[in-house]
Amino acid sequence: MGRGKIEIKRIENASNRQVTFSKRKQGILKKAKEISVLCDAQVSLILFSSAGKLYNYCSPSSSLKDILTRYQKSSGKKLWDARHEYLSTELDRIRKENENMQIELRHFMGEDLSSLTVQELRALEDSLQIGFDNVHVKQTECLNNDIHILKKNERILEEENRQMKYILHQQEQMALRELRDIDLGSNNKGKGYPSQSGVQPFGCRVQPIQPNLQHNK
Amino acid sequence: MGRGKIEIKRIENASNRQVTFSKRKQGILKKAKEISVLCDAQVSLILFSSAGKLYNYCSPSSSLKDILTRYQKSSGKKLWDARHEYLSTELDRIRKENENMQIELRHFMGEDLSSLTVQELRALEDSLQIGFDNVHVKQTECLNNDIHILKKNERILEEENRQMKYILHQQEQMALRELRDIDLGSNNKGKGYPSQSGVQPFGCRVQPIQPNLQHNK
DNA sequence: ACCTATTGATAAAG
DNA sequence: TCTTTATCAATAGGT
Repeated sequence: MGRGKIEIKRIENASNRQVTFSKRKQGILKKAKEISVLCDAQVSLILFSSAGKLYNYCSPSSSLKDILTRYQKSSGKKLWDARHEYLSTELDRIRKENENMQIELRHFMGEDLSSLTVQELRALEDSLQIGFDNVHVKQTECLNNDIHILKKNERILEEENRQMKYILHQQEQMALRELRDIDLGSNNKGKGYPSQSGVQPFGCRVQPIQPNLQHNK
Repeated sequence: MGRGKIEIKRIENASNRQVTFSKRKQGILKKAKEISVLCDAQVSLILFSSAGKLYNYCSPSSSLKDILTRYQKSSGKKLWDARHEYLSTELDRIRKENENMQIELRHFMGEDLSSLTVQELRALEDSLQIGFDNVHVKQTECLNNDIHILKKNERILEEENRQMKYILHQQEQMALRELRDIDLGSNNKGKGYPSQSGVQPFGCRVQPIQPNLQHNK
């Protein structure tokens, strides 16, 4: 239908091909609409031009998804179900695995043991024994470490204590001497003591916080 | 195109509608083929007649699935990806759950304990203790049951033994008497013993298999 | 995009 | 459903 018939084979001239696509695309879209309206048919038409541009038509009051769902049911062919199947299978597999692990966990907690044979019970008992022992060893390790830290802190605090006692003793001595001097005569004021080489009453040399103390987590 | 043009609206006469569908279906399928060949286009056409019958065309060297995948990419619309996403998410969630349970199981077996705090170790130890105790109780129960069955079987076998001894003793006595009679005179044959009230040599009264024996699983 | 000669599609009837 | 045929629609090639 045109100025001479054409052979139905790929149009080599790209420009002509594009023009023909454009015309026929319009035509086929119109036909799709017409058949869907005239004949009350569900229609889906998807076109990709050789340039990769997308055109599509879908009969009114139905989505492409609906049509494709219907297509799958009607043809028995799988479009997206194939991909879904893998995921579904995998999901089922892992769910089952999950369930088994839950049962195993319950067994480890000493629940639901009725289904086990004597052999299985014995194996479970052994496993629990080993687990308990391992945990206990680890636990002991941790506690030993804690004790080690506590002892170290104790030593540090003791040393600190000793220093503070010494300082307090010195301050006490100083205070006594001062009192005695005041009692001897209150007239020799103005001649103060030479600075007591770093020992000040309630001075700042003893840090209130010991930064060397360790703490366990 | 026909003996008079028609309005593009639903054909009310069902028979006419069916005929028109048939003709136009042929036409549109031809058009779809032509445009795909002439213009090197990817085409998918799906038709459902009002009677629900499916017809479809898909351009050569590509499947409907391919075209739909391309459609999704090109249009950004989701056909199956929505469900796909749900399954993927669910799969991820369950995989994570799985992993956690595996870690928990390893903890119960006393492995990979380094990541645990002292508190967690203590809780785990308690849990293992409880589990162990429960399993042990169950185990003991089973063993007691086994012992019970064994004792019962023992009693049955002892009883059986007693019976057999008695029978053997009787048979021995009988054989001795017979020997004595033969020694006294071998002429009084023909006058046999009156039937020995059910005690026959190697008779069938002692059942070889004791059906009352029980066996543990 | 538009034009138009020509082919193609199809409505109605058999 | 298939064929026929008159008629309308689509479109190839040119502008």
